Amino acid sequence: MVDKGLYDVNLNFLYLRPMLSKKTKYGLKALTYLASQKDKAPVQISEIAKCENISQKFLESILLSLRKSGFLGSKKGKGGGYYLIKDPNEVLMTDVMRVLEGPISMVPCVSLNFYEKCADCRDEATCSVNKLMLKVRDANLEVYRNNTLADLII
Amino acid sequence: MVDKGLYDVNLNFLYLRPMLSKKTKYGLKALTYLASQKDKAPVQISEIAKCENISQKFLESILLSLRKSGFLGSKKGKGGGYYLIKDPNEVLMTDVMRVLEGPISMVPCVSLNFYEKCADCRDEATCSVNKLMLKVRDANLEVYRNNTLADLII
DNA sequence: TATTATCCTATCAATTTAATAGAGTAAACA
DNA sequence: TGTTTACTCTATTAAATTGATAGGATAATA
Repeated sequence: MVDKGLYDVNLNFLYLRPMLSKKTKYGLKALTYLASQKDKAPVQISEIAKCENISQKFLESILLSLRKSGFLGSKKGKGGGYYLIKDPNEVLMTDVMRVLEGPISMVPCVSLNFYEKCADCRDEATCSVNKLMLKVRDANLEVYRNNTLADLII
Repeated sequence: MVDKGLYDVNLNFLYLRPMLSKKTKYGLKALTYLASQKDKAPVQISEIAKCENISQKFLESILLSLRKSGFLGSKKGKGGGYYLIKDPNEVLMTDVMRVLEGPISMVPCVSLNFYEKCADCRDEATCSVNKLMLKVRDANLEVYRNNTLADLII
């Protein structure tokens, strides 16, 4: 059953605000593409870009950052490309999301890895936003911790 | 136990990207402030702004949108202000978040209320992003459905 | 040595956010 | 009736971010 919104208004966006960045979206697709390969042979950026409908130049920078953060290996020259370093079963979504999208928490004051006090908040202990976002963080963490790259295939 | 990030990099942000907008943050604080009042007498924007450390002009526009979406009532002139229309127990976070922050889903292709096909996706059924974001949506929905404004107080 | 494909830096337009300014409107009250 | 109060509305703004593109440097292969 659909939980229909009670109020109209908010005509100002019709999904003008996709909260997941294209960077993350493309990164996830690329990782999945590599995880779906039969062997571990390097795959060229151009192949991934074409098959997944991604701007090649943009994808270049994303794969580069995935390599620098330890998810991918690369090989230059002919026959080169990118390949997964670990088994898809061992690639946790928590780690992938933190590298691609950034902190999992929606506010710094509930972040495990990137904690910061909110500059404008008087008291964290009685802050309603803190209270709600803590629950949201835990719910998201639960999902990301229980999903690996292997779970995204097919 | 803290789930420490395995990889460094991503030096480029130290929470430069708080995913929760200030609009939502301020809106939640204002709603909580009103819900904490003893009686249902109107509270002035200026009082909320001062007590919650919020830019008054910005708060004006937020409260206005909360009124237009049916959460608040208002009264002009002396002794005027904003007041909650419903009992805090009946104000679901799903509804509040949709008005303040927008769709709960991180991608349009998994949105209940704002569904849209992703322009760049070939096949939703086999899309890894769709698969993951569906789980994330459900987890978030679970939190927002099980929390009312009353749950945010103290 | 020529070719291939990753690596790196720089730039760009478009969008969004958060904040501010200022005038308009309606209610209360003396 | 007229003044004060406080919400209502429109417009503008700076700053930041996103997504995309260009061009050349580097390294590996044949």
